[in-house]
Amino acid sequence: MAEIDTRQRILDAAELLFTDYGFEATTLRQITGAAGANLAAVNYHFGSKEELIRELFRRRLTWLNQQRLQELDRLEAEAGGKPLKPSQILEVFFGVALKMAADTKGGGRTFMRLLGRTYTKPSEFVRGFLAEEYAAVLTRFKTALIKALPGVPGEEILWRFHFMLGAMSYAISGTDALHIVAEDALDDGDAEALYARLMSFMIGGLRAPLPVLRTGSTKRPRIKKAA
Amino acid sequence: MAEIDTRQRILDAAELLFTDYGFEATTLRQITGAAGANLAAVNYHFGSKEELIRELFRRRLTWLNQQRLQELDRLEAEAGGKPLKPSQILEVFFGVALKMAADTKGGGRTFMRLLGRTYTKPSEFVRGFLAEEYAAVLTRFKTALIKALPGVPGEEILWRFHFMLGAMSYAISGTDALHIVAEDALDDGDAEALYARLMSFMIGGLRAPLPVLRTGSTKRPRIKKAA
DNA sequence: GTATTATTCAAACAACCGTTTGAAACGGAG
DNA sequence: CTCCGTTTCAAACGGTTGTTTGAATAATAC
Repeated sequence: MAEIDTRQRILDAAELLFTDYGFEATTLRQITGAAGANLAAVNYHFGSKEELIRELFRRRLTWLNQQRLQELDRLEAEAGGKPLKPSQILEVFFGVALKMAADTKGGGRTFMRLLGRTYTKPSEFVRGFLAEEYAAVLTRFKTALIKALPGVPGEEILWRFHFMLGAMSYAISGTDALHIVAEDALDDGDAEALYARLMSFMIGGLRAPLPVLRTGSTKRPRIKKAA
Repeated sequence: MAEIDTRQRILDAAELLFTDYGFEATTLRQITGAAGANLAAVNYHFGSKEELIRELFRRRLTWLNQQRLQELDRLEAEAGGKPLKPSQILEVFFGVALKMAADTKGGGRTFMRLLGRTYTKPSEFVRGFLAEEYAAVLTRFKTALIKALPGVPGEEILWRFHFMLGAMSYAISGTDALHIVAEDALDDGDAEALYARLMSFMIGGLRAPLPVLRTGSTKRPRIKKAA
């Protein structure tokens, strides 16, 4: 190789720029410029801008989700068939993510901010392999949660899990919104405090009394129109 | 006017396209095409693409926040000095938003999805007037919440409010993430059920036991280095 | 009616986008 | 050293972007 790991430098630069300006607004000239590489380097090493984005997600996501599965495995092995505490499950799923988000040096923080933003608007071609990467992890954690909360309907658990994803996303990537809310009165640098705060909020939400939904029926409640 | 309200048709079309493809990826040719207007119409009526976006937010946000302030005024007047229940405050703030999000016909739903996505990545020039539009509302609701929860530190309330914004954002605009989580097992069409679910989750989170933060001190705990 | 203003339209503008090309520079193997 | 595959580089490609222009058309005032 002529330069030490041009690929890596491009990925790092792209990660930073994508988080700040988004996928479409960031140009290959910005990326290669920041990486100290030639414009053609992206197409040479990755083939296209789209595949650069894919590779960017892949290198972090696979590690993240493997870590989650591994810790859940260990936890379930220790419990030996008994259902886990809901807080344990959440601590694994969100703890791993927040630990990655706390890594300011290695770029983990940058990536998690990017990831949180991407959830809300997957650019069509991203959605596909994003669902693919998450499929295994999500089914595992869903079933674990349902098993841990025998009294709660599965539908309700999924909704609350979804809300938690939103809370985490804002906790990590929503610093802009945070500064609007708090006018710089809050310190978002302390990762451990953030973890403690988010976790107690989530568990509170998960264990909240079930909502009273409009009676009638749960599915297609209307009386069939006379023929 | 030659055509009835070209401005309005452009705003409506832009709202839809921006939510689907984002600000940068949506072109003026798409917008004017969908609106049945000439390409130059945007620059004629709004001056530039940026000002179109600004106007798009303005027309919905001012109404939304006025509504929130109005309902909070009424509530506080009824209470006559006594602190409100936290749930009442949340019901106003998020209830108004979800009511708007339930409006499928008038485009309210589209806008709220757009708004939720914009929070996480304000495009620099949007951040300014977004903070401006929200300043008055947020201080009012923050002080109301702090007053309603005398035992809880203000800092903690702000964090939880921030988490709630994330949960709401995902509840409204994160349908893509939802389908990844649930694989189409959930029905996100029932606005009233969503409101009930989200509200009980939030109140559970708000009332959760306070997190135990690392002892030492809250601000700059390090021992000063010897000189 | 004419005069005046507001709006629409087709066409063109310079600037920038992602991608391709072919030659130059580099690396290690024989 | 020569050879050969890998990587870098400057330059150009066709296509698309937001914006501007000046003439045509519609609406309003007098």
